[in-house]
Amino acid sequence: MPRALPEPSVDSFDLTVVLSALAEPGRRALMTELYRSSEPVDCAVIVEKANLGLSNPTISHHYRVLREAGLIRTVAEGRKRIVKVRRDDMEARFPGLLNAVLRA
Amino acid sequence: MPRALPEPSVDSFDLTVVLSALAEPGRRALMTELYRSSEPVDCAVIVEKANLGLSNPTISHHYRVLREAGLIRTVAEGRKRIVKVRRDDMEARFPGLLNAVLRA
DNA sequence: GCTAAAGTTCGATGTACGTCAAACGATGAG
DNA sequence: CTCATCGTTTGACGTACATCGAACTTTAGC
Repeated sequence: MPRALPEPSVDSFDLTVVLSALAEPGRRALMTELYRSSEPVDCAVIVEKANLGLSNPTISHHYRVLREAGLIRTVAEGRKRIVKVRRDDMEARFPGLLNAVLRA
Repeated sequence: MPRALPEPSVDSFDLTVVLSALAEPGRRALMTELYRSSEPVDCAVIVEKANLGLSNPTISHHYRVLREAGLIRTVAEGRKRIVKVRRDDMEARFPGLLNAVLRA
């Protein structure tokens, strides 16, 4: 049974938190990969593609930071985590930001 | 005799450095004020407008970080510092970024 | 039920960073 | 030449954060 992990509402998005999350190279690499597919993806696949040399705890930490910033939505399905970028929400609150940061 | 303080070339702009600089609320407040006038401005005026409750060393530190990130150009004129946003350079390297972050 | 697999949480560690007081230039005014 | 002014640099301090190993949680497969 899929359950969505807690995430902030669009109203409570904080630019400082968002920029801090995106400032970290590893997290930005994850976001860049995620940004390519607007469909939900297995987070492990993204980790594979991003090819960072980081441990599992660190990856988990980064995903949490991204989620708590409102940048991604994470759904737990079985043992896996399905992630996707909250494009519309981010666009509603900070128009053009994701595009500017993650290229396009 | 006005002398420009050292600053990075457009080629060497680093997105991590830029985002880290913009992530800090105080620095972003300075940038937001600076962004309103495309003309060079006395940095003390900006500090006044931004109305942060920070000491002079801290303000000086923040201006340095912004300058070394390539976000602003600082020119020393006498005892004063004249600052302006490097709009075109930033736009050339990270199109839409400043607008997205600093509103418009 | 076991056991392996996928992530998370906890604890510890080292580093980066925002902040200020004090001391230090550098410059304009008298 | 002083002296006050504007800003920077230095040193110190506390906090935040990226990172990992180890232990834990949850789930799929048998």
